[in-house]
Amino acid sequence: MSERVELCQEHHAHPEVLAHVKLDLPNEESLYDLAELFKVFGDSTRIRILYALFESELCVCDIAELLNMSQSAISHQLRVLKQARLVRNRREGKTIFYFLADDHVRTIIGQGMDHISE
Amino acid sequence: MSERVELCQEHHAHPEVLAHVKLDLPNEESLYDLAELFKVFGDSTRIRILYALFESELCVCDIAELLNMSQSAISHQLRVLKQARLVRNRREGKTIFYFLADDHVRTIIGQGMDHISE
DNA sequence: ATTACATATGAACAGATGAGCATATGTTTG
DNA sequence: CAAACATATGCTCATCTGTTCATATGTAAT
Repeated sequence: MSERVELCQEHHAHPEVLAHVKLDLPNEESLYDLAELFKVFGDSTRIRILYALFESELCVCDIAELLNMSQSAISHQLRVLKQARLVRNRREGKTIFYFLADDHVRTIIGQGMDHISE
Repeated sequence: MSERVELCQEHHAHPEVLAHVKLDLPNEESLYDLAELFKVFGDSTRIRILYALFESELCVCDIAELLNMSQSAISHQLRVLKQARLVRNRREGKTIFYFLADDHVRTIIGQGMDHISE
């Protein structure tokens, strides 16, 4: 947290480039939110849930069975996904159906897949 | 890890939908790799490094100064970014310049930004 | 109202993760 | 070769995260 000065003896990027880069950095809050968003994608259970919802809305117990995990574990993760506004849900009697909130989810995951498959 | 059967008394999605969803899930390895990739984006230090590299290649000490962090911390994170093949580097004498590996980085971060700004 | 079912939630615990510190490696200059 | 500089890396620790277990909430049927 202390001010850091002159880490390099001499700068390697031109000072005006450094100044420009500094100006173009989004504000701290956006950067934090962005990292928080990607953190949500950074778990294979949640990725699997999202993929499952690509096809169709599903209730909690169907997701649990599909992924061979406990109802509780899935419920906890759905909560995270919902807080990140990646999924939404609707109630139908005792059952609660979850579905993708919007198309950014598909796009982001798609780009990720592109990257890992070179 | 035990086989889980009939979590729901009755299924709420039609069985053929469930079967279809199951078939369309990517294999375990891809899902794992994808989560690993997003995990890398899920840290604000790394996001800030990537943003800095949007503009221009930079050496380690310039990044450290720009983000007001220690050389060690930056070096550790650059290692993570490099392993995920999001950045590459080149040596020029004592200095090592890091730059974005490809354009997926920009696209993925861009989509993330779109999402958080509604 | 009581029971059964679907989902949510709080506490706890094991494993992962990021930063700091000290130090090692690699490169250039004298 | 020695000294200085730029970067990398091993270790440690505090913190965060995901799952399990037990239990609570909400809904429908009898």
